[in-house]
Order: sequence, then structure tokens, then C-alpha cells
Amino acid sequence: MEINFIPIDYDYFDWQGKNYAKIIGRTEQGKSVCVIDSCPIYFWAILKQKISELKIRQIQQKIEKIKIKSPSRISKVLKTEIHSKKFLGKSVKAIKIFVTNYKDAHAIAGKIGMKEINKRREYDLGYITKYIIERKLKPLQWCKIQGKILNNSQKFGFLDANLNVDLVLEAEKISETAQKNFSPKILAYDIETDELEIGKGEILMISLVGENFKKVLTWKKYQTKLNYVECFKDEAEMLESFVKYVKEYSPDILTGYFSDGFDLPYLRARAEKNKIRLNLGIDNSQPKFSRGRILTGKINGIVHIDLLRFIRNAYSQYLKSETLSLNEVAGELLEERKLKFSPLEQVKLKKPNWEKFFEYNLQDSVLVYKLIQKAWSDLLEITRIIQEPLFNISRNTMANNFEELIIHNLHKFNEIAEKHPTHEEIGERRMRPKYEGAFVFQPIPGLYENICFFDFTSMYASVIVSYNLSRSTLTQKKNKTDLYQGELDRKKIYFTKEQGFVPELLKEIIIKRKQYKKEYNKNPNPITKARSNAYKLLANAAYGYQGFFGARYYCVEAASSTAYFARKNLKQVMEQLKKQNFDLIYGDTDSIAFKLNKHTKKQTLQLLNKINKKLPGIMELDLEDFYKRGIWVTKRTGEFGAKKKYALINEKNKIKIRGFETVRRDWCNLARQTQNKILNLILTTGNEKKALQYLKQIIKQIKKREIPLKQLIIRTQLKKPINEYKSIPPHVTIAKRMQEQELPIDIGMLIEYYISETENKKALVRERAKMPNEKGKYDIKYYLNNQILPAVENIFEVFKINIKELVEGKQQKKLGDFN
DNA sequence: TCCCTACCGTGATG
DNA sequence: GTACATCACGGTAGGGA
Repeated sequence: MEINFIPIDYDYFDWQGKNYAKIIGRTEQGKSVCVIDSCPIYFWAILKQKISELKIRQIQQKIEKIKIKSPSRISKVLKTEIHSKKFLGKSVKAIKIFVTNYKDAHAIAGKIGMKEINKRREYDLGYITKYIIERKLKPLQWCKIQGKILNNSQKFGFLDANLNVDLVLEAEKISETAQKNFSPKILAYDIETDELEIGKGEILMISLVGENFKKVLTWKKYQTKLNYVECFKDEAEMLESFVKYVKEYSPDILTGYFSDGFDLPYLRARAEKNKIRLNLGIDNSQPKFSRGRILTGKINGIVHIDLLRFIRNAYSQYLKSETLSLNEVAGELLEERKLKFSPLEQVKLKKPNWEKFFEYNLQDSVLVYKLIQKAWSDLLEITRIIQEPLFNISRNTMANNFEELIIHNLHKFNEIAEKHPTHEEIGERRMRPKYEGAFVFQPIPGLYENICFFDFTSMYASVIVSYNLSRSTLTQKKNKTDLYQGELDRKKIYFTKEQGFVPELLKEIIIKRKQYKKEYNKNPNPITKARSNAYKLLANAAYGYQGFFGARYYCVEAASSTAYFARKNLKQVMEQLKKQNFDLIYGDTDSIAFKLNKHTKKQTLQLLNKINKKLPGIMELDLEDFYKRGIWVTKRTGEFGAKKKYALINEKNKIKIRGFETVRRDWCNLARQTQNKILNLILTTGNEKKALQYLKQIIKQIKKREIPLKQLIIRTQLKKPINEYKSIPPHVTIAKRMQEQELPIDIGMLIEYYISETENKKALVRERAKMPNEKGKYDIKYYLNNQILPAVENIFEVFKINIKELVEGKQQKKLGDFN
């Protein structure tokens, strides 16, 4: 039997002491298939230099005798082979040690302590990772599989009989085939409960949304006109029906939002309470939760995706949303929001508005369903590039993905994989002091006209490639003719010029990114965009990866040298611009802002071209944009220009604001909006007159208490448990109060408060902080002096206007128009 | 008690 | 609590006058 097959979910099991991979996927016709397969299990013992062949033979014989007994099996070394390999770029001789069961590889490696053996490696790779590398059955990539059908066969203990799939195949031959698109069957779900703590309350309803499929399941007896609502006798019956519907729909992917941390564990807890099996798995197994720092829910045969985690890891830095709540993210990506409804208030009512409740519950699943449609091409693309299962890809950080990309490509370099750092190694790495990072140019405050911005494309990644910065290229040699000279803690360090595998893989990524970006610009569609985006995300992760204490290929020398070469190149370009009589305004890490002065745009671009020709390796300087006007301000403390704070207007009148309070969520809306408006007015008109008028009007409104409280709410995130705070800022005080009132508080929550007036004028800010629903008068002085003034003071200072007097009202009679 | 400053905490930039 | 360093700024804690 031969089929075209796309692998979706991976799992493995033991049969008679041996490991087997169990891969769930589909045929072109959409039939669900389970493929059973296996691969040799081995790890490496890397030999020291100059060991005699006789000695190696003796070591092999010793190793081949190793046996390990565990309660469930006897594991042993099957055979050994000698190979010429590379480890960290250096040629080595290594013994390939084949074992019966991968779970014992670690223990067997522990028994190999001969003094001739330098290192043992690859006993810490996961079985699925090894399997994918060995058998090239790559996630979400179409392939041809020849094999034997298992039909109620005794083999594997009647495993096929308990699988809800159309076909079970034992693979014999796997071969490549042309790639086509793949649209998985997706089901989104969401639950509503009357208590937030997992399992404490009851699940009131569950919504399910798929293609031409929508349901709300509930046990609240209620007559409804909504045809998608189904009512059940009790919670138990509803849960059983949920399982039934999921199985009938037979999705490839079951997805929720924060469902790792809430929906799935809640369902599991309530099923237990009701003594029901939540047998969602394709083998009728229940969801399994891995107890890491963060809960992770896995369902056999169905890829459970917590979309929040993917969005956080892949998209968050590119989103404008201030929180990653479903409401905000959907608002930004879909221009659609959650229904306005407050479930936790409703459940406290005697007669909740069930009709609205059902609609609200359904809408959440609708949003998740639409969001994953948007994310799908990225998920598919990243999965195909990294070659790890979708379940992992959807939860991995980008640094994590980068490491797995390396692991899956090592065979191209004949490299043996480096191991994970041990606890002690991680501890040491974390102890080391910080290395010098990016260069930031000290701006001179002012309003500038005719500005040009250049920036380096993927600067850090292109530096790593151009200077060959990595663990395997770091060298002790000091023969300066064929080495790159980097820096760590002001000491010189060296990298060979012979290309290392990390820079080479990164180079491929950058080249593909450029290629796909071109393709996208020519032919903009979700696929080309996703491809281009996926490569960009990966390239950006490479620098952080090498400086990350948990990385297999950690190399602080490479990380610090990356920053060093970036500083050097940025400063060099700055010098060139200065020599050509451009006035520098600003620069940060990989960007440069300067005044055109008497130069034309054409001349400027010609210079850009000239600079590019001299840049090392694949480094590239790009035109970011031309701007009509821009403003840089002083720091609140000190007379110097503030870094990382500026605002620009381009020739299409598009405004770009960086670092100002306007873009910071921990300032009240009034301060943010006032500042935004003032920056807008100044940038569009080129002077401060209208802005000043506007400010006066706002100040008047504050003093007359005309500002609605909503505009004055300050939001600050609670980042750790309350008792871990050394000093107690206002938002922690409020969090404590909320806790006392048994309001739900959680790490990561945005705490809202406003500052009220009190008798005691000297009270600390936190003593004046009140929850939004607490009665009180907002403190006029606080909002003037601590919110509005700091937000606008430095902007007007550019025009030599002292706002302080205006705000405090010292000269109010003179200025006349408010009191 | 007042005043100053170091440090904490958050959230930006790139 | 798991990619990096740099920076601004409000607020508190705590010591010295």
C-alpha cells in the first residue's frame, strides 16, 4: 500500500522494549491515517585525539557489553561503529553507540567513563526529534509512504483497534514528494465558568466553532431562540457531549486562547469531579498536562494549540496592542472584538442574561477561529522550516525555534549536536556580568526639518554572518591575518574566517528572507508574507540565542562581539555622513537620523549606495524614510537630550512616535492623549502655538474637574507575587486591596487605579490610590504635576516655554484665561 | 521632620 | 523566570541633617 501523507501530530510508544513513532496525519483525500515506524537509537562517544585503533577496539568491546536493567525492561548496547565526525567545527573520531531504548541512552551514556573518551553527546535529544532527523518524515510536509496495513493485528498489542482513524499503516519506505498547500481541520473552543480558579466553579457553557460549524453547549435550563445552543441535563452530560462533538468533527487542531492555562485544565478538573472520562485523544486517552513552569495540555492525535502562546512568542513584538487579551489582539488583527458583556458580574446575578451569555461565549470561539486562520500560514511555514512538530512550534520561543533549526540541520555539516547546559553551567552563565551592548547617539534637543533615516537591515544577524561569530568559530589563535577580531569585556577575542555552521545557517535564512520579501512585494499574499515573516523572526532570534544562558550553542563572546561590530559599523557610517556635511541628529543600535542640509534626496541616496559598496560581508544599509520634521527633547532630569524618545512626521504626514509617554501604557489616557495631540500639532504646523492653546484648555478642564475618571485611570502590570515586592508602589497597594476584597488578581494582570485627594497632603501616592469604582475626587494637583506636566514639559522647553508656571497657575492672572 | 539620593519597578527602543 | 543590552521616569526606602 502506498499513500501520499502529511504528518501532523507525533507521539511514540514502547513495544517489547523498543521505541516506535506513532504519527497521525492525513492523506490527500482527507482520510485520517496513523503511521507506525521506528528508527535506530544511538548516541555518540567522542574520542580524544590520537587514540590507537587497538585501544578504540577495546573500548568498543567494553561498551558493547553494557546492559541496564529497569523494572520494565532490559536495555543494552546493540552495536557500535567508528565514524569521522565534526564537533563544534573540529574533526573528531567518535563511536556511534546503538541502544535498544532511547529512554536508557542517558543511563548508558553515564556508564561510559573511559579516560580516552572526551565527551558523550546526543543522548539528550528527544525521540521525536531523532526520529524526524533519521527518517526524514518532516512535520506538515507531504511525503509518500509505502507500508503494510494493520487491521486488528496482534502486532503492537492491537494498537490499531483502539485508534479512531481510517487507516493504520506500518511504514516500510518513506520518500519525498512535491509540496502542496495544506488546510487543516480546525476547531476553536472556549468555556465560561462561574469561578476563575481551576475546577473550583462549574463550567456553565462551552462554545465550539469550526468550518460551517458552531455550537454552544450548556446545562443551564433555558429556552432560547439561538439555534446553535444545546441544553443538557447537567454539567456531566454537557461535558460528555463536548467530547462527542469534538470526536465527530475530528479536527486536526483544537485551539483556544489561554487554553493551556485555563480551558483545558478546567475541563479536565470538572470531568474528574463528575467522574467522566475526557477521552478526547484519537486513542481515547485523556489530555496530558506537562508540569513545567507553565502548564501545557497535550491531546493524543489532535494538535492542541494555545493561540495566546504562539501570538506571544511570534507576534507580540510586532503588535501594537498593550495587552495580549483576546479582545485587543482580535481588535488589532481582525478589526473585530469580543462582545461587551461581563460574565463574572452576570454569574452573581439571580437572573443572568443567558441569551447574551451564549452569544458572548460563541463570539470568543469565533475570534479564536478567525485568528488561527490568520496565523496558520505562519505556523505552517515555521513548522516546515524548523522541522519540529506543530505542537512544539506553537509553544516555542523564537530562540528555542532557532536552536531546533540548528539541530535539524547539523547532518549537513556532519556535526554531532552539543548538549544542553547543566544546572551548574546555567548558573555560571547567569552569574557573568553584562557585556556592552548597543550604541545610542546622544541627541541635541530641538525641532528639526528635512530629516533622513537610514537603518541596517537585520543588523545583528548580518553581523554574525559577516564576521562569522559563533561558538564553533571562536578560536584561541592570534594569527591576525585570517581572523576576525571581536571583543568581550574590552579584551580582544578572535574568530576564524572559515565559515561555521551557525553563521552559515543564518546566512541561508537571511538570503531566503530577502528573496521572499522581494516575492512578497511583487505578489503580496498571505503565503509570501508568512514566509518572509517567518525568516525575519528567525534571523532576529539568532543574536539573542547566542547570548542566552540556556542555549546549547551559547557563546557570550559571539554575542558581545556582535554588539561590538554593530557599534563599530554604525559609528563608521556616522563618520562618513559627517564628513559629507550631513548633520547627525540621532542613532540607536542600527539606525541613523541626520539632516539633509543642502543635499538633495538623490545625492543622499547616491551616498547610501557608496556606503553600501564598502560594507563588510552581507551587511546592508537601507533608506528607512525621509521626514519633513522631527522633535527630540531633553531628559526630565538634566539638560541632555533624552535617548529613545522622539517623534517624526514623514512626507505623507504619517506620524511616528517613539518612547514618549503617549506610547507607554502606564500613564493615564489623559496624559497620553494630551501629549499625542501636542506632538501632532507641533509636527504638522512646525510651531508650538496651537499646541499651547490646546494645553491651556486641557489644564482648565482638569481644574474644573471636567475630566471623566476613565481618562485618569493608571494601569500598571503586576509582575510578581505581592509579597515579593521590596518596595510597595501604588499598583501593589491596590492589588493587595483587591485581594482583601476577594477580587481575582493574578500575575500579569493590569492593575487599574486613580489618585484621589486626601486630607493629608503629605500622604504617599500609594496612600491616595483608589480603585476605579471607589468613591473619591481625583487629585487635581497630582494629575497636573505628575501626569500632564511631565508629559509635555520637555516638549515646550524646545520652544523655550516654561510650562511649569502655566500648570501650577502661578502666573494665571497674567495669562488670563483660567483660574 | 525635611531633604536628598540610591534603588526598585515598569515599560519603552532596537 | 528562560533571547540580548540600553534608557527614561515615577515612586519609595532610608540615611543624614
